[in-house]
Amino acid sequence: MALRVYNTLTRQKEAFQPIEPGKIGIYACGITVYDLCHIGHARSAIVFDVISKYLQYLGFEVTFIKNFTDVDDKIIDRAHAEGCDIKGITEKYIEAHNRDMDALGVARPTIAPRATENIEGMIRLITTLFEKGLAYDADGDVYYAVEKFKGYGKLSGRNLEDMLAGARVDINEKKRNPMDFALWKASKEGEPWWDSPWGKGRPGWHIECSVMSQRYLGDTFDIHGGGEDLIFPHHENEIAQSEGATGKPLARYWLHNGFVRVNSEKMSKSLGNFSTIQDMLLSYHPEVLRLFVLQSHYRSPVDFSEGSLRDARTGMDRFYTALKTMKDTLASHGGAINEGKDPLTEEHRQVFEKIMTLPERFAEAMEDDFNTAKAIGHLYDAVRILNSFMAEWKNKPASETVYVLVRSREILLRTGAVLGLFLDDPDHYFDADRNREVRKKGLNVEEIEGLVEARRLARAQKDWKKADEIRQALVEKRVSLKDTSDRTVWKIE
RNA sequence: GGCGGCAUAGCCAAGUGGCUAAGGCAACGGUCUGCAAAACCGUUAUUCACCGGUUCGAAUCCGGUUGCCGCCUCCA
Repeated sequence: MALRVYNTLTRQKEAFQPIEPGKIGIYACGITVYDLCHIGHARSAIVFDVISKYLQYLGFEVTFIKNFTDVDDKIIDRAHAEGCDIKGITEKYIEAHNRDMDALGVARPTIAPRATENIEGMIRLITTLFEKGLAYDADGDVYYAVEKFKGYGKLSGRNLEDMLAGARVDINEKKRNPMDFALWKASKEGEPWWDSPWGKGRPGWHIECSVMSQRYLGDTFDIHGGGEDLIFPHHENEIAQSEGATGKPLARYWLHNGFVRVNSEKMSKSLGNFSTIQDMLLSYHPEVLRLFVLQSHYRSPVDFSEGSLRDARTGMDRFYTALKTMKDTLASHGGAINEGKDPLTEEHRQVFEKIMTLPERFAEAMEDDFNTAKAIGHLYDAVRILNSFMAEWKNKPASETVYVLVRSREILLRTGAVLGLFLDDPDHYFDADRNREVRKKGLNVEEIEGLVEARRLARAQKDWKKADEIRQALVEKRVSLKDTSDRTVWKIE
């Protein structure tokens, strides 16, 4: 294994070495729970899910921590707007988030801690920062004195002078340096608060991650991840807090995923150009979303559009068509597996050997900074080889054929599973896809099936003209037909 | 203004010094099919935004130009 990862801290790919052999700790910044998750959140979640799954596939025991920020200005605003307390908001959106992630096939983290469950730890950490001379109290607000931390700016690649030059920070007379950031905020009227040595208040945004990562993963852990917008200020500030307190590096490798864009602009709440995961799942199979995300490298920006999702759907259909053909071929030949006792024919052996190289090529792509796009290219290669093989052999049952298909399918499914793909049953995949499309386009299933049956009768009587007219009528409803030896299946384009 | 990233075929997208520039979508031709669809076979970038440089050799390294994007404020 020669895993190499791009480390934002050093701006280059590095050989990956876990701190403790066989074990890996990952901390990924979660979301602030005040609204539904959109495709951008989905990308980040899918990327780190795949990283975690791949590391487990390599045999590592992975501890994956992803937090919920459940106290913050936006949550408070939302609670005021809806006339409830913050828990009324956070519970609702944590639940929605979990539903979305489950639907996307994103594994639940080992632990999903919440900021509000870690207030004591934050107070302890802030106290330590006071002791180190890195924090100061200003009328109940507590700030971090960035000038006192010599490494400030090392992650984002800038220094304090650069930051001040273009600073767009609020003028705040309480701060000694405009770049100082809040560790603790005095609560205003109507805001949630906790008691602290500095009065009633609530935590600043960054302190929670320093506390929770240390609590569950220790002073120094392997991988810290998040969207690239978190590099500054959030992750920079986490480093200042954690390393300022412990004197040890916070994380060995910093991984950041690129954004989802819409018309070349960042997808975000503030621009209002977002699509929620919930909405997308009404129109597409979750694995289509995963394929869409994983077809680009995780650090590149990816442009979201209806067209690019349709393309991903077509690609996913290609995979499931192959899996369906394999399933049907095996079902029709049930049982007779040649367990390698009889020698394979030359053609069988050649196909089998090509498929056997898939895990190796897959690993080669993945260990180069998780190159899922390349890995998917290898999956398509395997599918083409298998389709070709089946086209040649499916009507000539042979125990070697069954053997090759059974083993090949295992390999395909095992590698696909690392990406969270091919987990559905092919028949279920196509049924669900058809149901989604029918609902979306408001089509009438009985009417379609009636036409399909009418065409079947016409074909049985070799009335090709009538059969083609019916098919043309269906095509106008975007229904496409596929005649197999015993029946006709239809799908929506 | 400061810092950083990107530019590869009609579209999406791998590739970061050296075999014929992955793969997907789309298109076209062929096989199969009553005809289609799916599948398979074949075709589609002598060229990697542009200009210059380094090198025996560059899409890949260096300098410049143009265009796009991100961060510097909450943000995955």
